[in-house]
Amino acid sequence: MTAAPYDFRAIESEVQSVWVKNDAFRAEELAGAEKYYCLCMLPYPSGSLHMGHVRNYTIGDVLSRYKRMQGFNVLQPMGWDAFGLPAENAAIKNDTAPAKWTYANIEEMREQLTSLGFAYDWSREVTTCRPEYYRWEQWFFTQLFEKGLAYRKMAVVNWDPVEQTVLANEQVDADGRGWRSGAKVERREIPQWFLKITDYADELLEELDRMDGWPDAVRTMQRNWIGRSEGVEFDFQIAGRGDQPADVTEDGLADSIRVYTTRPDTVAGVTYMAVAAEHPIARAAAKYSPEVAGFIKSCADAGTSEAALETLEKRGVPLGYEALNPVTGERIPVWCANFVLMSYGTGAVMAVPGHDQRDFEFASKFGLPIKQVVQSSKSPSGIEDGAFLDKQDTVTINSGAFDGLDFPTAFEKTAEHLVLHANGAKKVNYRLRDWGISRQRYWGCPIPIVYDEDGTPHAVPETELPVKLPEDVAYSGVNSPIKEDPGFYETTVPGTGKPGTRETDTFDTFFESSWYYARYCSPDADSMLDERANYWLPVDQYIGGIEHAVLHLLYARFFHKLMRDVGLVESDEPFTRLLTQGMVIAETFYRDADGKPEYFTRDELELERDDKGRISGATLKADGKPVSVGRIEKMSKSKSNGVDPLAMIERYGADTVRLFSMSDSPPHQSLEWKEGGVEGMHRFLKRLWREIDDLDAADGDFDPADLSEAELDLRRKTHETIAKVTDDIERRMTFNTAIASMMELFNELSRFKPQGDAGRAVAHEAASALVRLLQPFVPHATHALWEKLGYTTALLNEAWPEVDEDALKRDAISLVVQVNGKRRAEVSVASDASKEECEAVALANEDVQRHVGDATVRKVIVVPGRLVNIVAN
RNA sequence: GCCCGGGUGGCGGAAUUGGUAGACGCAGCGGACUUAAAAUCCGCCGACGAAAGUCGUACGGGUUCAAGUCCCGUCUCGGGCACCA
Repeated sequence: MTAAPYDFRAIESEVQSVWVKNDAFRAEELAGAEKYYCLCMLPYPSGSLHMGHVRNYTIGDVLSRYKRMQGFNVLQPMGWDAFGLPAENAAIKNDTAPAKWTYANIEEMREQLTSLGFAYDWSREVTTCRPEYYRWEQWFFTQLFEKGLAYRKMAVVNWDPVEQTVLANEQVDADGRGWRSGAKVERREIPQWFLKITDYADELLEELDRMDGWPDAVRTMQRNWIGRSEGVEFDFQIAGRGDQPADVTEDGLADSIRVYTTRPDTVAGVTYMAVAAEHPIARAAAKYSPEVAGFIKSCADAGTSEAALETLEKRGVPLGYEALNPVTGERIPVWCANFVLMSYGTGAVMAVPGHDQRDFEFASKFGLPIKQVVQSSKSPSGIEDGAFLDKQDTVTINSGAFDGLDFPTAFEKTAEHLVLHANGAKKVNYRLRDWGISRQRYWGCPIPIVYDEDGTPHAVPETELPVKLPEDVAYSGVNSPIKEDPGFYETTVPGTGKPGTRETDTFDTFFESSWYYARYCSPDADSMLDERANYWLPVDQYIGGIEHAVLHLLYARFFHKLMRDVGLVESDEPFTRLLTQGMVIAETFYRDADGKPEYFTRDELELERDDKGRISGATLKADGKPVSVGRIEKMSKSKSNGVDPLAMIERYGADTVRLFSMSDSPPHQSLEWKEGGVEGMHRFLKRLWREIDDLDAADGDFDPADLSEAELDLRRKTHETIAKVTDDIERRMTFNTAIASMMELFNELSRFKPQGDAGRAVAHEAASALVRLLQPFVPHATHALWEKLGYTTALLNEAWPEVDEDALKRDAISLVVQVNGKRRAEVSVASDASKEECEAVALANEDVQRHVGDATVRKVIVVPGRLVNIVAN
């Protein structure tokens, strides 16, 4: 008998056409059925699917198909995060309009997703660059504007002085130079739109405690990002410039500098102050001092990213002003420093070099005094080697009236003093800043605002929405085409008919991705959302990259609360469970070319391996000369280490690609793409195909009491596997271990030689369970195998297999026996043996006796079902 | 710089609540089949040791009858840091 070979191409295309014919994945709002909304982060349509997408979407598809077999009414939609910078870059490079490029990419990528067999309801597809989609976020923005939750203020951007344009952080290289011009970027302030996410800071923070379906790491990151702190805001009086009294009127200044601190207990240790370059007092000082003026100017040459600012060499200059320490009354110098930012807090900080490491380093560098005011109450020590940061078991010193106090008392007493004598107030602060949503780019959703002649903003009324982004554009340079198009920006002020100017900035693309999950519920609604949103929401399972742990996932949570507060949704949170998957990585190969690495793809190389099979070297096929073996890194075009999913599907089939992407690592860890591993999974599917074809199995009844030892063993393995795979998918989401245990069952099934009707029935039970367990991972091949097993139903609608508890029972179990914690023997005991019986059997074992020898048994620990540890000396 | 995560055989990883370290797969080695190769099948596979056994989860300490798992410190790799998405 020759089995039909595993022809994955024919199988996959046939099974996919059955799904299309039956419209198998359309989701409807069914009363009575429990809903399950499974969502993967939507892709940016870059042109082709990469392995990161394959991994992400396979996870979602496995969960969707699993839940469907569990009887849930499943929604799994897909769409396109279609606005963004890459389309503009491609447009400038290739001289095509971003819209055309984007729509072509979407067509291509939709086809690629289909070829992987993902169970999407394409009737709900959302494309964020379509006016049908973005008109609703424009409408929503106008609602926020009316409520005062959207407002305009000055904010810092990267300015390229050569290109005369704003740059994204990504477009600024490590040296602070613009990527196209190579010119040093400058910080510049322009007016921009913001959403008041800080109004929701407390709710966003508190809710995190209850979100137990989210990974702890993500919740911790969000907590730290929001950064709630309790402290005191108060004033330092300006004493004057050097010996001179403050001439407040001449300098046009307030007579004080306001600061915020979480450590009022250390105010006595404040030995200087530092203000931002943009602070009014710094500007005033610049009038007297060319040095200060020069310093302020130099502070503008820096990027705007936090990493860039924090790693900057700490520089500063004294302003000549002095301030009065409100606790000690001492005169302390006021400096201007490049690490203080006007946009954070009050734009000024009090410096406590004794108890803050950054202040300590700055003071050491510039010879400023360092004063200790807190010390350990257990082992007091000095601060010669660095700041003393502890707050527990401490006592205040050198603090006059506030000496001898622990942290909470010192905090309270000093705070009281500051409230009374320094215009102080206790204050809760957040690290979280309001969300800046303006982008000076073309390929985004236009902000629906018109400015009148005074520059006052007016929201575009609902009847005039959407404000359409012109799609047929040409670039004259790098600047946004709508900023140079009077046909776009010349308009009239709503309601007045007077001439007005349209806003030419567009929304941050996180704006679109903050509510798309809700639009999938009612994609054709003639309003932002309709009642269907409350049927499906919240999303039961959200899946995407860990890189979105803070920004996207926080903005989406914020947006959901905004939508709730205008009555669009009822739930408080958008995503009940979250799975953050790791990156897909691969080896890199490079040569040094003028100090910069030049990367090569694997196909261009001949690899050498050592006797253990490790890659020991590589040569370029083209010239036969060696190439360096680099690190294993995230797949990317720039490192030439990407593996094309389509090529893999062509060679091995979608089922193999899906199976490998789930088998080799747990989903939250990075996955190394290895062709050998892919071949292993392909081999497994071929064996499975052949084995089930050859299997001497038949559906039928058997009496468990009459089964042989081998038959009982296979049944136990079958049901243990059902239990394990179910738990691995449902609770642990460790798909790699689920696959490993299915392979174990398969190995046992292929060793099993059925004898008689009962044997054939037990084999059939195992095969039937295995095919159903595999369906979420390998939906095409299992669809066909299900028919081979004699069923006429569609596998994807079958019920998930259930565990037969009776099949799991066993008579005897083995116990490991340790002597003083070292494994010495293994003994067999009845599965219901008591602790005493286990102990007796263990002590009677001769290997155990030999190791105990003459020693006295002090203690015996019995861990039921696992081991016995005998402590003897 | 700050926040978060990781580090286990030749490799990816398993060990779920502190209880047998190395499941499953890859690579490698040996064998069967074959004119031969591929494919397939069977076996071996952490280190040292003749064996008994000893050692072994990045490194240094600690807690415990028992530590890959918990605690303290260090090194190192990765993710994020607000205009990449």
